[in-house]
Amino acid sequence: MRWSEAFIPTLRDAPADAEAISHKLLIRGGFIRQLASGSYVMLPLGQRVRLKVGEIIRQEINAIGGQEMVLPTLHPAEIWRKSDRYDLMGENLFKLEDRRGADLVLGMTEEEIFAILATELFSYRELPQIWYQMHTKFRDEPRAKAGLLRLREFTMKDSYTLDIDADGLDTGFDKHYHAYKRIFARMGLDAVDVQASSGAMGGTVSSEFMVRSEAGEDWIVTCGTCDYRANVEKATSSLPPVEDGYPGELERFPTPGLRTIAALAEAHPDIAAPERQIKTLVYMVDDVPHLLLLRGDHDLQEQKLADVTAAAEVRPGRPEEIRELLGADPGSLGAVGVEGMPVIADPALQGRVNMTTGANEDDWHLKGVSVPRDIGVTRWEDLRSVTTGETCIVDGGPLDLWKGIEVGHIFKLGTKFSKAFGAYVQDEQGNSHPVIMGSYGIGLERGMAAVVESCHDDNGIVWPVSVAPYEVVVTVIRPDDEAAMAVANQIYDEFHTAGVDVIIDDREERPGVKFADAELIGFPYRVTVGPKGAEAGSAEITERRGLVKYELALGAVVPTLSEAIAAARFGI
RNA sequence: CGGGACGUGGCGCAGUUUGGUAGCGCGCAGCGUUCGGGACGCUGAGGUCGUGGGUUCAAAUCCCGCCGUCCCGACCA
Repeated sequence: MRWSEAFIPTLRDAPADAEAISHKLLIRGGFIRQLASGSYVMLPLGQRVRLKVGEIIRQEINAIGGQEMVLPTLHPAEIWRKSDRYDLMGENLFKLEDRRGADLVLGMTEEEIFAILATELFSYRELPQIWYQMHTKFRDEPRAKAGLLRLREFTMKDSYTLDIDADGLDTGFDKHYHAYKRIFARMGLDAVDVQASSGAMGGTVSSEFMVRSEAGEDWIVTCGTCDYRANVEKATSSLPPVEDGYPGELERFPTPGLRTIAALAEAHPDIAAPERQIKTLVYMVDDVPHLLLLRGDHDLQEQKLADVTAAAEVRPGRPEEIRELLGADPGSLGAVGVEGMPVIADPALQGRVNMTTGANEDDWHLKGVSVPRDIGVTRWEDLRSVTTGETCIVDGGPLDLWKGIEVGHIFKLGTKFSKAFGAYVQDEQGNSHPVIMGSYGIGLERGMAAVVESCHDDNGIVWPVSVAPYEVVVTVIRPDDEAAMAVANQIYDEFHTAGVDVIIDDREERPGVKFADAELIGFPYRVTVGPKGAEAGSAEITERRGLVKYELALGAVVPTLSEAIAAARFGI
């Protein structure tokens, strides 16, 4: 490509309120333009990166036996009703009507359609299968944000494994795990897999691949001394034991105006330190009121609640609902004597005595509460959020809490969709079994953004060779100088012949502009050719990473760089 | 959805408090000089001030509605 003929609208000013660095750099570098909230144009440079990311994924999924197809994005709503996800996905699912008034949805993932295809399988002999596509997904995100990191319309590689038994699923899952490791390594991403909640996808086991970044939206817990790592939605930790003393008598005491854990602890430090309090929350779990009990200094992890209750929606009770149920306002709530409502308690409260909690009467609390004696716990479930300073549940090591970008997610789904759509196969004995599915996703645009988040410096993006829009830019100083231009053209042609992705910057611009643009965009190698070099028979090479410069004889430029690039194409 | 902010040439912004008919930087076009680290001079093009209504002699500016965008909290690739 000749830069003078290309559509590369680099910008020097990005919106001041753009938050993520990748957002700014992708706009400034001329990779993307925004059309609306959560929907972006891929300019030529952006599309080249996206294609390279897609090709890496394609190669690795093909390598584990994946077969690519393309499925429609426009689905009859009926299909989503059949899998029960029409309502479950809630507002995130784009819903529309055609001219005849038929309900349609825009696909946000494709388990349904692949399960329908799986009804064409009849025998265990046809399994296992790995099917995938790379296509547009639509999600009516409550809040699209940070450029490509969270879109309403994006490209996802979604693959699905089909097996007759759990062992087969394990194998398919494992293949994807390793394929994903290779994909992210090839993209230049340092992605680690963590235990995750399956959320609305259903299913049992799931792992997320996370890239450490301040722009990330997830909190990840990792152990410093073992390989325990998990999303906080799933993570747990070990706690130092609390000494309770001898069980005391249950007793009401007045606490006028004390409505928070902290206020109560300050007023009654002897009996109501935060870890001596029982935090009582009212939550609506699919509109059924539940009482949740946590230690006073612990916070609820809502996803855990949703997971253990298998609920589609959990939300805090509204003040008026709470008053009707318990007869008091938040700040004076407790579970002592409450009947007719499920009580889910966090194990950190197990066996605790001499606790303090609300009396379900405004401005009154109870002390001397014994959890086993005074509270009817329906279920014990891990509900609390892990925080800094706690230690690893496996080996007691120190826990690190960090923010990450979720670049991939792999699920063991099970038989939910195959049962819903009637995808059954017969085993050797002739018995019918629902196909066991796994599902595996990577967002291409988010992957691009994650690369930029982790590969940039003050001058711009530093693309890894594997996903760079062009691997080399030949920068011509004084394109009006015939000798320089001739040398540059020759090098450009030789790169082409050598199979290198090359662009020649033949614009009538001053050198400083060209250098700055090349660095902003982030081409891995710059070959600078000017009148002086043309005469001396040499060119200057600049590696984008670290901006390392060196001279090469003209004849050595293409062979040397082609070799370096070929070696770097497959990532680390 | 809750909270905060914003919408003015292609891009980034000022002007709004205190109404008087729109300005700055970058970019763009022409000419000239310059040019191995974001050059300069001269000339010029380009704006229904998001949108609808209201107040007023007069609205970018004040009032109301709507639309859109961003940022902070609950969801996901």
